[in-house]
Amino acid sequence: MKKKITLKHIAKELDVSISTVSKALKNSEEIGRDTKEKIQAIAKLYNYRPNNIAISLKNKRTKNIGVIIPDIVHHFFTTVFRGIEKYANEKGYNVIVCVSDESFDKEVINMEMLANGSIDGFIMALSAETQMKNDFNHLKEVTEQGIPLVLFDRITDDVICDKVIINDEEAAYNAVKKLIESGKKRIALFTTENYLGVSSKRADGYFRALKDHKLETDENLVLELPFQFEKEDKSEAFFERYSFDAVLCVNEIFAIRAMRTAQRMGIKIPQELAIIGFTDGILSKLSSPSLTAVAQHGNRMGEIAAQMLIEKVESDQERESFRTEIIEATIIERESTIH
Amino acid sequence: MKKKITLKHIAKELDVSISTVSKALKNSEEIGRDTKEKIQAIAKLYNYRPNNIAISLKNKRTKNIGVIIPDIVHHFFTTVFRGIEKYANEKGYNVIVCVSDESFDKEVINMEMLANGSIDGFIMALSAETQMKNDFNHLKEVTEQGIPLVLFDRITDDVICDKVIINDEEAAYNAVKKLIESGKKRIALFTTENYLGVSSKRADGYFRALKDHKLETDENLVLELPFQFEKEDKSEAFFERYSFDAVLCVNEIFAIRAMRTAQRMGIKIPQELAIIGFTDGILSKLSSPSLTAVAQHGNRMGEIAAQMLIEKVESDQERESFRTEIIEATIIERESTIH
DNA sequence: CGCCTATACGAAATCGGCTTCGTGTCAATA
DNA sequence: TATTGACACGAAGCCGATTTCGTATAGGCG
Repeated sequence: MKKKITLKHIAKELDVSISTVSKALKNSEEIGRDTKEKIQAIAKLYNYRPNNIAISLKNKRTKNIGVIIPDIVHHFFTTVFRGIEKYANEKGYNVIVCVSDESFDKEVINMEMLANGSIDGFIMALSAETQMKNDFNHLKEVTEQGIPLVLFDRITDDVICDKVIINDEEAAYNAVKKLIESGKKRIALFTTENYLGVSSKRADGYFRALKDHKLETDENLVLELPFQFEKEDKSEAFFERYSFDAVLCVNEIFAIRAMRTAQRMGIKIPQELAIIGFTDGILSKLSSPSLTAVAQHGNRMGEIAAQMLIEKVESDQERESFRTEIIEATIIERESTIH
Repeated sequence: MKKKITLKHIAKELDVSISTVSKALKNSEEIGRDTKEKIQAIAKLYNYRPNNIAISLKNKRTKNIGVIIPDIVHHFFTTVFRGIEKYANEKGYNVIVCVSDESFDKEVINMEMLANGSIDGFIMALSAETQMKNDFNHLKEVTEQGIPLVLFDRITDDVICDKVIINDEEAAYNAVKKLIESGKKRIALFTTENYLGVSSKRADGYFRALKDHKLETDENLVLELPFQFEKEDKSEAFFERYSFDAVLCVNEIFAIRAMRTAQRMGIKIPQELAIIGFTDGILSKLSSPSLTAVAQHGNRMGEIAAQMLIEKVESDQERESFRTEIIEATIIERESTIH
């Protein structure tokens, strides 16, 4: 086993000092021509690479970014991560991922693990539990320590930092508008239990669109579904009890489940029921019929988040200015709506 | 902005030496009762945490694991990652993820970025390009440096290290057997272009099952599909040209695409065409009809990989013993097959 | 021949924490 | 009273690389 070699090894081998080796490898003018060449040759021979950890300690810069997300299996978060990783890598940064699993405690633990020097900054989306508890002290502590933080998608106004979101309210509005313009009159909303910021914004857009188009809003047409997969009893009963000709779903899974339930009950899509879901993932593309979806452009979101973070990390000036970048969601029309 | 405080700060504040502070915080017997209490109080007050980087440098242990996967958007890799992250986190390790994007060069660059002290060991699945080129020098260099490496799923015999795989050949065999037992006679195989180790093993199982059950093997019934999404011309033509009553797909996407094409052509599933796909992901669960799938148990795979790696990382003994763990794939029966 | 300066390199501090080895003080004991 | 030892703490080296500052040697010049 080849041991990892250090400046010290090279120095000893050539009987020069460590500083000379260090300078020679940086091609410093200070070092004589042939000494430099000898040192560089040996370094190459041994395939010398400086130790990242030592450099991190010296520079107080790790070139690592910490990403904390509620879930990695969800397509949206995956695409955001992809965007982050791509941009970060181009800039020479590595990405450390922690999954909070929608748990407040895990989120806190993960942040603490990383906040002690392991990373230069955080990119994160809040866990559901954190949003419920409304407790953001772990975030505040981190920002107070001067560690840059970028929140995306699941954000909060209580923490002052850079943010990236989509225009949820408007996107929902436009989706509903599109349904109305295609002739639909009774439009349902399938949403999560309401602590998630994004869901409530989407609901706002939904209601505003109905009002603007003089359609009555019926609280009965709003179905709150649990996070986890379950028997689809609840939604089946909902289909039986209420009549509606279109549905907006706050995520892809809900949309697919709505579609399956409708199909099982012999409802024709999109003629009898049009469906639009948030998140334009593989499910939407590959279901049959394929799903019209609100694309959140996770990749771009991730790239922008990474860009904002790295900008902050690399600027030594401490002017505290924060911005919120809003990404325009776009509707991808497919077979589940009439157009 | 609160500056990050160090042992030095505490030492100066209490007018003791750094070593005293260090020992006091570790509750060393060496330090007097009240000195200890004073130091611990101040440390708590300032919320002191030791700097991970400094500890890493000292211990030559980062408590970071490097994970390199070809793609994060694919469900299988996501679940493996989930398993790794979970186990690693429990053991106090962080996970640095790099995506090779199926590219040899990126894989090499990523490894080099991480191999200089940033991580204690690697877990990875080879990129398609690496498997094609059959060039594993970057892996060998890493293992020669004594950095533990665990390969999963996409492995190679050319590198000596720990490995985790599923019984691909057998799983394919069993899937085909199940199709045959349900009365199917002409079974097609949708596979990737053949450099990927796993695909060829699955093909082996497919052929062996046909032979064992005295069904003729028809090379025409094997369709090689490209990685990327494309117009589905190729498979549509395939459906028109050849007749078959079942298909085994080496991944989920191929299975869903096969199903969509069949549906568009009015073929009834599973009566006229039964489908089994590898990877039991969301697509399989939520398609309609739902897909019978070979579950690869990515989560367990990830957990086991992480366990093997951490075991190696933490054992100081250098007895070089490597093992290959085989995970039993299981078939999850759903609506796309008859049972 | 003596002085000055440029050249080429080395010593040492630093990053933050850990750890080994001293050492000064005080009390107990011979 | 002198010796021993326990106790409580400090000095310093180390991990690996960078960087500032200092200095020996050489040559050039008056």
